[in-house]
Amino acid sequence: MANGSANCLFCNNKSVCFNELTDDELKQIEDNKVEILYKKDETIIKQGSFASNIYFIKKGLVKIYIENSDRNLILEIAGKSKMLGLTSLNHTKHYKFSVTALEDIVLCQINVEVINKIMITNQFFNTQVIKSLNSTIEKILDKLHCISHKQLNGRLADALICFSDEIYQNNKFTLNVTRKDLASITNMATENVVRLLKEFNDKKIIKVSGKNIEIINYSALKELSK
Amino acid sequence: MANGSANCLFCNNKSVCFNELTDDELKQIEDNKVEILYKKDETIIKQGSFASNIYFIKKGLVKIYIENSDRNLILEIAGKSKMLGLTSLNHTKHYKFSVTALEDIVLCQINVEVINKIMITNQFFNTQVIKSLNSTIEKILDKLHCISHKQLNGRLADALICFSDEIYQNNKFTLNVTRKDLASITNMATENVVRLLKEFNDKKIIKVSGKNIEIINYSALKELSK
DNA sequence: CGCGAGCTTGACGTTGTTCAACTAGAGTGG
DNA sequence: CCACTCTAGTTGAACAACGTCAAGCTCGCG
Repeated sequence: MANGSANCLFCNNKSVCFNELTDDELKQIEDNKVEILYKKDETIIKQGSFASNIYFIKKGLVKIYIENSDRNLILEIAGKSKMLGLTSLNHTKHYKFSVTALEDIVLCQINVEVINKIMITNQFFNTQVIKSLNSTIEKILDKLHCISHKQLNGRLADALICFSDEIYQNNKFTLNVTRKDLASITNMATENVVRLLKEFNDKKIIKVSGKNIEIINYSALKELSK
Repeated sequence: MANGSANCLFCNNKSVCFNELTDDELKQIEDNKVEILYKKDETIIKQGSFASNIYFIKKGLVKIYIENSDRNLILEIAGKSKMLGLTSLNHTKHYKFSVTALEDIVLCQINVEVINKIMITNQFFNTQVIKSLNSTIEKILDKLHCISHKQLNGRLADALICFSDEIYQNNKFTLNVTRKDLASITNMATENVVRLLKEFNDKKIIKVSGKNIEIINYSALKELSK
């Protein structure tokens, strides 16, 4: 299943970044990439290691997080079409975050030198990279705002809305993350995640059953998020 | 003092971004920029407004912050050589933050179209822009880490170290910001800033006298920052 | 069938915010 | 020049929010 010779030219999983590449540029990528399968819980990027590759997720969910001695902070749960590692372009030599598979993952690993090269030859690609960086900045700013201004229930509401709207795109979903992960996303104690989920459940805002969550009263969640 | 025809070619205040521009490219910038003087407390960028310009600070300190109904969050105190507005390149049409002058400011306002154009023609410039974006990401991540993992005294210690090491580059400085601003930097109540400054003062870690602050025991501050 | 990790619950203590009152200094107008 | 006002800064006490601790539960897996 995983192999390094999958043809980029006919890949229908391409990121919008790659849409306008010439056949020659796609060939360059193909020659400098491998497709890899990761199993659940495997580490894809380790914080602090040399940043020599860019990753493109073809299938599955990952968590992107900052490691810390006491506890981690999950920046984002990302899936299909996400590019990882752009934030190291031309800047730091080391990854500033870790990435772990939340389920079985298929991804393309591309050498950073090729990316740099194509950014020079292809203006559209270059623009897409900058867009991606700016979108990252916007996301982190939102997170910063959320964590610094909102209380526990608002933060958990935000997380649930994100799961429903963006990650699973369904008001009924089965979490790929533990309660502890939810705590790392919302920056609170695991116990508080449990208490609040129960509270939301009792108030008929959501329906919780283990990892299965259904959002019943979306507007109440939006209200909690303030 | 402020005028639009200052010559970019012979400007010795140039950001590293502009260092490798050709004479022709500098001429393009010159034709699409104005130099402006802002007085203390004037708004330079207003959150939500159209993002059609890039700003380059030639002189003076500004605060960059996210506005919020209840209270603001200061992202950075920036000064000479800082580029503002790059985070809107090719992405959002509106500024996601506000910028206000903390003292009298001289800056160059450059039309974003010229910046976009030069990013195509000059690879070095393009690389510098990406570096700048990535450095912004790193800064915000540090802030996120600080606010989410550290307690009040650690956060204030961080802020004081930043003022000493980066902003004023002197262990003795006169603050350009109010106590309330310090609170917006460290995400705490103004009262707590006052209490902690007093506590640090009593413990002979710093010496506070109104806006004048001297760092006496730097390593103790580093320790508090953990 | 038992072990262990993840989950759940309640009690309790700490941390940090809010409120209210007071002070000092800077600017304003008579 | 002196009241007056306004804002920034300061202080203490009460309170709420949140984290920690300890204990028990559940379920999957060997």
